[in-house]
Amino acid sequence: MISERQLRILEAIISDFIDTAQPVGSRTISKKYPLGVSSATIRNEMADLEELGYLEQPHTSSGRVPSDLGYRLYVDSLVNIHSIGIDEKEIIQSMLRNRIIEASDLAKQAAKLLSEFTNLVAIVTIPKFNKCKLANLKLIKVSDTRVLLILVTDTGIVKNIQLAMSYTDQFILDKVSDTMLSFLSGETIENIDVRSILKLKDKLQNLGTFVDYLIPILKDALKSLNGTEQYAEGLSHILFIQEFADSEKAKVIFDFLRDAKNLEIFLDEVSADQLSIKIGSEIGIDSLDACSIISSTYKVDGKSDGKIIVLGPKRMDYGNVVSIVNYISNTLSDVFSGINL
Amino acid sequence: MISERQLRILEAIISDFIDTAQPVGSRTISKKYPLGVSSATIRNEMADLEELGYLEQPHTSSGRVPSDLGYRLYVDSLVNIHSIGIDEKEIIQSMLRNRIIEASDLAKQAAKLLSEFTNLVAIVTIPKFNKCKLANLKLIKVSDTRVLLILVTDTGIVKNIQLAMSYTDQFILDKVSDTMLSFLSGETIENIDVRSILKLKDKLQNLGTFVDYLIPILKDALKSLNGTEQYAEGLSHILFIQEFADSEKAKVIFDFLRDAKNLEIFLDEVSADQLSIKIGSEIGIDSLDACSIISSTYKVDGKSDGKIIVLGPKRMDYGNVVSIVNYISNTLSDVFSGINL
DNA sequence: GTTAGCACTCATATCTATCGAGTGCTAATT
DNA sequence: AATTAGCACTCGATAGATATGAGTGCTAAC
Repeated sequence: MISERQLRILEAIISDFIDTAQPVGSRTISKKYPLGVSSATIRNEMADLEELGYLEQPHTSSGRVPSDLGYRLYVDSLVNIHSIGIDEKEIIQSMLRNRIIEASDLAKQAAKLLSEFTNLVAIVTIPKFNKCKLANLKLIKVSDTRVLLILVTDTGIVKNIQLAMSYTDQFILDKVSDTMLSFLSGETIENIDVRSILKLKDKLQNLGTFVDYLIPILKDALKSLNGTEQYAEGLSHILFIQEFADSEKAKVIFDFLRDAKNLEIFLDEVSADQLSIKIGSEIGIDSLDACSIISSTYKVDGKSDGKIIVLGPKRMDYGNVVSIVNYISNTLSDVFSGINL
Repeated sequence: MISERQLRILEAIISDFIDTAQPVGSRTISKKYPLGVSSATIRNEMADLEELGYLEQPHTSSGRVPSDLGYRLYVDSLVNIHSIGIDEKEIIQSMLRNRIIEASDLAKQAAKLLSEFTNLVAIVTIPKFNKCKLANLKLIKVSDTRVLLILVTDTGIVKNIQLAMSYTDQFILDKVSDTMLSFLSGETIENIDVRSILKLKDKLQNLGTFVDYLIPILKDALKSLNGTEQYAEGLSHILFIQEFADSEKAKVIFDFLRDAKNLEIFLDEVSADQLSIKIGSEIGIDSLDACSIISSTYKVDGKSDGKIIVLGPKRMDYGNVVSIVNYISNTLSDVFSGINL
């Protein structure tokens, strides 16, 4: 078992390492932190902490560096998660509320904020749109061959879908969209299946051929709502992180994040817990062994959910990042759920 | 004056340097390129080319490197601009046509294509929307406090603008937007000023108070169409360019490109010619001394214009990049002008 | 005008010596 | 029994010293 003193020494070592990025020695600790013991004592404790697996030594005769296990202990019991400042809160609120209504813009903006506040890489996904309830709907003629389908959820999120149609007349489109809205309003989008679209035909018997033409197109369009969209911001921050200054290391991470397929696996991997922290090897992806991930999920009306991920070096300010992730996650939940004050 | 042989030697040197990124020596040239003269002769010519300012020597006793002037000569008279392949053309066509209709998505997609085909950084701006003619218009209720104004140009470009309104009823919104469309259709968007909006009041006298309320909101919204939007893609390519492998150099460029203000100056700086190539110091921006810029403008119906920029190391495949920029620029012109086949 | 030959230059790579931060262990101290 | 002072030892980092070799400029011969 680990003693109280060992715990305090471990905390000091990790804090110092997070500050300096240098392996920390016993003398540094005894001088910088008021533990009331000499460097020799600390040296002995450090040897024990290494044996317990909390510390590592890059090579004999250098200082110690936290192991993944060490970080884990630090994160679980030592880090204190203060709430973020009032200023930050105000900026986040003003950037995410009352400005944006298109779901993808909202996710993008959230990712941008996350990456700016943490100076790390941020990824935000959009909750699957099809669990939301339909509140408004319009078909808009864009050209002779194209129509825009605009869906609005009861939570005030807008989604644009393009339809390719060779038969477009705004007057008819208005009629069709009004009718559709009249019996689809309030329905969740995933429930808008072919059967419910077929009702269109009953209601608009005088437009039979047009409706026949429209139905398969609508079917396709609704299918496209099933994909998960993800937005990454702040990739370039990787460059500015000491750990990855050697551009070879940065490349490995870039290459990983660039491949959307990787990202998808990665997003599934990231647990669905309210908030999760994964450190180095815990992520289970070789190219990210030098990284930590802080992720959270946000809910829309308690149902469908989107994901928020911050990726950075293991040596990050966990307390700060966690508080930012939490705050943005909650704000997104509110915004997507339509709670606007 | 420069001799024919010097020209051929210069061409060989620059080609080789573009391939290898290494200062090239006289022996390399005499062996790799069938010029029919010995290394000693080439050595003499190289000394002359250096005196003329076309080559530079990083240090005595290393090979030669092209100077900005050398690149300029190369670009002006040596590089051959082949057209891009049929496959590339097909991809570009399929990605830019019949899929996207929102102006910003289009620009984003174009920038993505550019950066993928060139492996360089690409920036695309949207032509000022306000020179286009209005073809369709809708006001859509999104929530109790928000309305979406959707504008469609005669060229099939869509623009969403959000309005904050505390008085929203879809029935009234429909009436207002129909009326607006009836007398604004065909008008260029910059001509839709307050005066023309005021006509609304005449036509919708029974909705007087609502129109009074709406007018200042619309005014603000239309003002927001004046800004130039720009989309950059492929920033991370900087990392993979040998010249900037030293991450300090990459940072300088990143920092420059990250600042939107810089980018604006930069976009103005970039000439309005059909196609322009600027090499190193010709750009006139210290942080980009090691870069070249290939830029082009595309027109919408011959009037308002957007910009396309590719930024990379001076040592780039000019012929290839120019052909890609040209092709995407022309395609964008067509798409924004509504020529869809 | 061209080329072979050679001395010279200088960035890069390799080796060596030194330095010093930090350790582990032992013996003295509390 | 726990703590600490002291000291020999380790090993990466840094600085010089030396070697390498690609490439040049110049001269003299062809």
